[in-house]
Amino acid sequence: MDALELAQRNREILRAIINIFVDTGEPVGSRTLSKHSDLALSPATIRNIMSDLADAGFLTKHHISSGRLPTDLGYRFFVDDLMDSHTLTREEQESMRLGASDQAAQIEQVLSQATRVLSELTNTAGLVLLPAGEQLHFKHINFVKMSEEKTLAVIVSMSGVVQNRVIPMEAPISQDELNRISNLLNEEFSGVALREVREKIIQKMSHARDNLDTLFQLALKLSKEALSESEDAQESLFVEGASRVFSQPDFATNTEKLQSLYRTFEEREKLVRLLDKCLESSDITILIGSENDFEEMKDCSIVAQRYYMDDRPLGSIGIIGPKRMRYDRAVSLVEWTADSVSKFLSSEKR
Amino acid sequence: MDALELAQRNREILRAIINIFVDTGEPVGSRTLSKHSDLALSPATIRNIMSDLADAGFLTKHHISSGRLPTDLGYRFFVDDLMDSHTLTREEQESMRLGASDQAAQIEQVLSQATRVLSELTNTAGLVLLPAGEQLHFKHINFVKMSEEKTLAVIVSMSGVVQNRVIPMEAPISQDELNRISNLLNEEFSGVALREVREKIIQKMSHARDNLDTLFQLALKLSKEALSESEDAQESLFVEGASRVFSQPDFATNTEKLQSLYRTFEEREKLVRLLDKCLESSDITILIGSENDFEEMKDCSIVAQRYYMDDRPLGSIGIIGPKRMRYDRAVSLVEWTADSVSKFLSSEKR
DNA sequence: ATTAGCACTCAATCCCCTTGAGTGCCACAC
DNA sequence: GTGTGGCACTCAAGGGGATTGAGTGCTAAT
Repeated sequence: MDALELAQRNREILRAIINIFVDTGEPVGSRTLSKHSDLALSPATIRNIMSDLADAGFLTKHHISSGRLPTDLGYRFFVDDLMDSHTLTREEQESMRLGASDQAAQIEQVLSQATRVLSELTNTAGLVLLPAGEQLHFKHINFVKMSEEKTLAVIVSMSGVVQNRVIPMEAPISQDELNRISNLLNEEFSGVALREVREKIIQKMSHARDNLDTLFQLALKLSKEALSESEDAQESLFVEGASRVFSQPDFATNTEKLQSLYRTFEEREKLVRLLDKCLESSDITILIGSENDFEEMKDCSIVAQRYYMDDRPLGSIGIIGPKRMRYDRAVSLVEWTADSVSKFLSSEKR
Repeated sequence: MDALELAQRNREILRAIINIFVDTGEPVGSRTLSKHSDLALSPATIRNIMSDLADAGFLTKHHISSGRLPTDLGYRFFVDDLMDSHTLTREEQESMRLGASDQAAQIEQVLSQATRVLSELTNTAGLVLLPAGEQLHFKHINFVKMSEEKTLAVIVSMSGVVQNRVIPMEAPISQDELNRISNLLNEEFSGVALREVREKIIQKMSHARDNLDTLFQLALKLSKEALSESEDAQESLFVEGASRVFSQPDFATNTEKLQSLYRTFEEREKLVRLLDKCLESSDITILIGSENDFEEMKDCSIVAQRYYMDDRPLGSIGIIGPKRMRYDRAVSLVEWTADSVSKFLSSEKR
């Protein structure tokens, strides 16, 4: 039998099992289900249906005489076809209200604040990928002379993200000259995507051999260094409320899983990769269990969504929690949060 | 009997017990000790001495018929009076060699790198408090106009730390004017402690009522906003390798302690406070168990030391691990690290 | 098709026993 | 009186049933 053709009654049973399991964390037996659900079916009948659902790959069990629990596929079918959409309560909507009070917030503060609330409301870990690399657009650059050998480049992007980089200097240069270089670049590149700026600089450098303006040449050289892709992208991820995941009964009991899980959280690299993936699609991304390709996180699910500034995707925001989670709430809350953040970030133009 | 008067033999026994316990994690019994130590004493004799040491408050036991283990006081006496100083191996010294290769490193990278190595070598969590607040000295400020209502202030300190802040604007202003303001301030305040800059600004503002140069007044106003003490000091702490602490047998078995411990690590606030405390003394600071005043960390010890740039203390660097740790190694490694970092940061002046 | 009944499975829990490492105290030897 | 051997006692940990309870799968009856 194909998934999509599941008889209505079977679908009801699958939904009921998942709802109960998500609620209690205990495998669901036929007798329990017969009592707790409003389907008037005997345990024996339910057993037969459960057996069918297990054959179809939606259910599994811990051991031969235990109750049933959903497989990754089961959750997937649930999320795609069975789940009711959750309407947020007024309270939930209120908690996400982004400080119209402190309009003066930096983008990092806005995002980490939103993520913290998201983590609280879902009782999972909140994640946010800050704008970086491809997403950044040039706003302003500034060079500060730290010593004879070192200059600090400070790059401000349109989104308000500030990056800085130390550049080793071959020849001494005055702060005055650095200022003039800054001005040159700021006029030239305002609003252009960083990637394009890099390309243009390389272009100009190859054309500028015969250009006698050495200051301009130096400007290009400095900015090339300043804007080179940084390898340490891990800095661009915030994780809030990770302890909420660790204290979920799904993990707290199993020391081994716990260990590898918070090592993964600490490294961040894999989390960055997952959120990066979520950045590719404009739809909300749901990764259930092994759908993310990392063994250590096969008991976790991720729900994430892009956020925007003026219709340009900047990064993604979402949650990671145990596979056994309220997907309906998670989806609604993540969508709502991404939406709120996007609106806040785009509000300047009003 | 007073601690300082402990008979030589008793001191030997205490030292042996602590060394064995630190090594194995198991309470030490009289029979074990009699065999494993080179003191030719019968278990019965050792039992008597142990009993004395327990009366003096240096030893305790888990239950009435278990072996002995050191109390906080026991560790304290050990650290103060009994511990041999550990000489670092060449390897250990090598691993801390700070990238002469990338002289172009930002201060944050240098510190987090050093802390990571420290964490690896001690198998505890590495901590570092970045320069902030009191420790910062003005190098450069720069204002970037983000929109009509918002200006971004970027402050670079002498130590290379970059801070930024959004300032809500009442009246529109051009980027050109902002640049002139930046120049004004940079000439005025180069090298001055941020605290003093704040004071001077307030002074000048009160005197400048009758000054007709409105640009200068605006400059003062903007910089006052930009330099105001930020409340979120937690950003100035790096923690590296926290999972090493969580996986220590001392914690990994006890889920409750584990939970509260990583909640504490996540909050960071208490860690900041402890490291701030270490910043007060020029000596290395060792806090054993309840000596730090936080209940959640009563099974942890902290070893930390200040680091300097040109003889000015900037922040502190150290480790946090289980009380049961190799204090001799920890002390040597922290001292060595703080020293290496200080030398690196001060090297520019050569 | 649905259900009742029955045999079977398995994790969890409790109880009981044993083991072994350890203590404290007392009496004896040097 | 200082050190030691001996002895009774304690307690955590671990192993071996026995019991319980939630659950399944299968078969026969409705």
